[in-house]
Amino acid sequence: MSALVVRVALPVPIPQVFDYTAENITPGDLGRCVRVPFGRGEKTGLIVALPEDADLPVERLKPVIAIQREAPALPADWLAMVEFTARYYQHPLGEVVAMALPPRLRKADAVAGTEADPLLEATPEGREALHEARRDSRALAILRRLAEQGPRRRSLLREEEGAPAVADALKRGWVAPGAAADAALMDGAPELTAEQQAALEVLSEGFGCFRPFLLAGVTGSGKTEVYLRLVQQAIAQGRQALILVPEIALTPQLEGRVAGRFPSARVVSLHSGLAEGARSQGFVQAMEGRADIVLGTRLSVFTPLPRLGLIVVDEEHDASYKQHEGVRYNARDLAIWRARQCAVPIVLGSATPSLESWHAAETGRYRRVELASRAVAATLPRVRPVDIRREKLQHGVSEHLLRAIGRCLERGEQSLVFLNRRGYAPVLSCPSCGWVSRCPHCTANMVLHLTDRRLRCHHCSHEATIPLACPDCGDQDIQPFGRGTQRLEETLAARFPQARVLRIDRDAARTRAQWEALLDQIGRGEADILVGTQMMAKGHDFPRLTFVGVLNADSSLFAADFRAPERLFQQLMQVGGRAGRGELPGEVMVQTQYPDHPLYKCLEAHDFVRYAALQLEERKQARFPPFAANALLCATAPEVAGALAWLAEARAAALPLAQAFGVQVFDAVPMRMLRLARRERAQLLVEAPGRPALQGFLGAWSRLLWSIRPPRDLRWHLDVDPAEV
DNA sequence: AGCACGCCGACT
DNA sequence: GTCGGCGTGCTC
Repeated sequence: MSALVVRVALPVPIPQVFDYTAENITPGDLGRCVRVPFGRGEKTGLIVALPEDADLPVERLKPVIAIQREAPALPADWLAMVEFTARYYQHPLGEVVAMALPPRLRKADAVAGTEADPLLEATPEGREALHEARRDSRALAILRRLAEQGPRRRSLLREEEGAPAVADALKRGWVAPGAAADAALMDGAPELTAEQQAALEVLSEGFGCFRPFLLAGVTGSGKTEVYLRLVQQAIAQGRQALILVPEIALTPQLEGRVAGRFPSARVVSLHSGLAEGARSQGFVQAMEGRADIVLGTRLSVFTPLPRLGLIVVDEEHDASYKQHEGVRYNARDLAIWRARQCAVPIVLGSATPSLESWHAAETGRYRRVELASRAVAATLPRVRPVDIRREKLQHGVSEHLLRAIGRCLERGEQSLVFLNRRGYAPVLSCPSCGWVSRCPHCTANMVLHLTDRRLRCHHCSHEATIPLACPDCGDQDIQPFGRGTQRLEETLAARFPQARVLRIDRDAARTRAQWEALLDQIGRGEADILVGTQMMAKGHDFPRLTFVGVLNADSSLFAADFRAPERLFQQLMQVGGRAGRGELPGEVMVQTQYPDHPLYKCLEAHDFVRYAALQLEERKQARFPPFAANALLCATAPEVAGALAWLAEARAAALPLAQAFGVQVFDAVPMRMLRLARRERAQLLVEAPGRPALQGFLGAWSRLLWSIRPPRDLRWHLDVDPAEV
């Protein structure tokens, strides 16, 4: 019996791992959770290495308290992935592990609570009952479904028929767990179009090796159908498929579609709305190879998958793949790393790919596969800018747009007016003294919300009552300025009193249930005019929606962030894609002061390729990504001076390194939105010719950064490949 | 991040 | 005389 060394990653914000001694260690303990003494107390960490020698003299090591051997150990490839993430994003390993691992998994009860999802089939008694029953019941409906559609997973059946009915059928002995079935079995798959078929053939050549594909398919071209066929092929080979989707309520729709399509497959769905227990359970099922498909938002890129055979990243351009706090990882980029690590194909799908991915396809690093025609409707919507310099606006809406909505109403079809700004008005202001409703904690205005009669800061959630008179001069004539979705809703309701106007924004769809209820309402045709924010832009099909109007698009056109136009173009393409997805043709109008701007010209022509080329040329000239790699060092303090002073020190430490790695370290500057939640912020940009140079530099620099003693009240972090600069 | 130790102001 | 302020330093 010998004492050995284990290296443990602990959830502490220090870029270090800690060595302990332990008895009877086997190689199988690598990747296990472990309870250790730490400082005065105890902590739970993960064994990330079994080194020959400790960094410290062995006599200074403490022994571990207990190793969690009940739960399965995290596999080596998973450890390699979190280690890569920690290194690439310059974040302490223990914190990356703590983020990637469901909290329950660290305790023993998680594994015990793991429940299987049996494949249910009708028993002989059940089949008999189906023939002899006199009165219909929910349990009989289950039997009919099983008779018609074959065995299915309990979770799917619960979804379709309700959990009580399933429990009833099980209790009566009418259904029972059946023999193993082919998980790749597909139910209700539509015929593929010739184009989809061709795409599928190209993509399936990738199986068994690392092959990145960019599936560029216009909205409505049926990308999802292609993913599902690929997933089927992966499952048929006995492999697992990982499908990443953006962080939106898109999941329930796709979740239902996937589960319904593969009634025998074990589908695990992971998203932020999930309870801790369910998340742990899904994680363990995937890790033990008992799940065939994992479908989830960015965090699920960290799901261990021993039989991984395929990764799909849907809407790969979507900004929600990038985490904006804590470990600032990009799940799309990590997915690519993982695909290479596991030697599996990865399909990045989008109608409007990110310029990074598009460039990778242009230069041959990714293989591009196109779906150019719509699978459902024959034509793309007609898009045109409405020149608001030449038009009288009524409460911000042009007569052109209003008439189009009117025509839509007459035809009994739905229209959507898109305005990316919630609330009634973005600011309340006093015309006589110039007072504006500023947030006391942020460099931002408090937004007027009339529905609940509050002023609210959209950045820090600070709330206040609406003053009756100007707090500065007492003038009672304070006015809302500008327009948000609530005011637009009011305007449209006044103009079209006969129409049912429905607002869909984060205020109206606060919970998942509210959001789904709204979607149902729209689907049932219980709304004529929809008023929505960017929530509405994303992948939902409304067959009766034929007109989309866009307000206030210009604000992103000349924004300081170089990615703003890219996002605007993507958003407008997406929102335009909402129009006319059924049998009915669609129309899109964009209100603008710059109808001749190339962005709108490309949009009119549905020409993503030309827009991408224009943008990439601009990025090349300006040395922006993908022609450079960036990182931001951000600091916050009660006063901006403190943040700037620390950043200046950090910059001084960087300069000798910068030269060696060929990177440029710019001066520290206060952030555009200086104050956020009572703290002032500043940042410093690092620009490198490429990722290797950036990584080399950051590795050396961050060691120095940790050694600069920051003042007590200062916090800093590095953001590698930031979404906004 | 916690949680100690460590030296200087207003209190039972 | 001590309770407690948060500055500095460490955690295998």
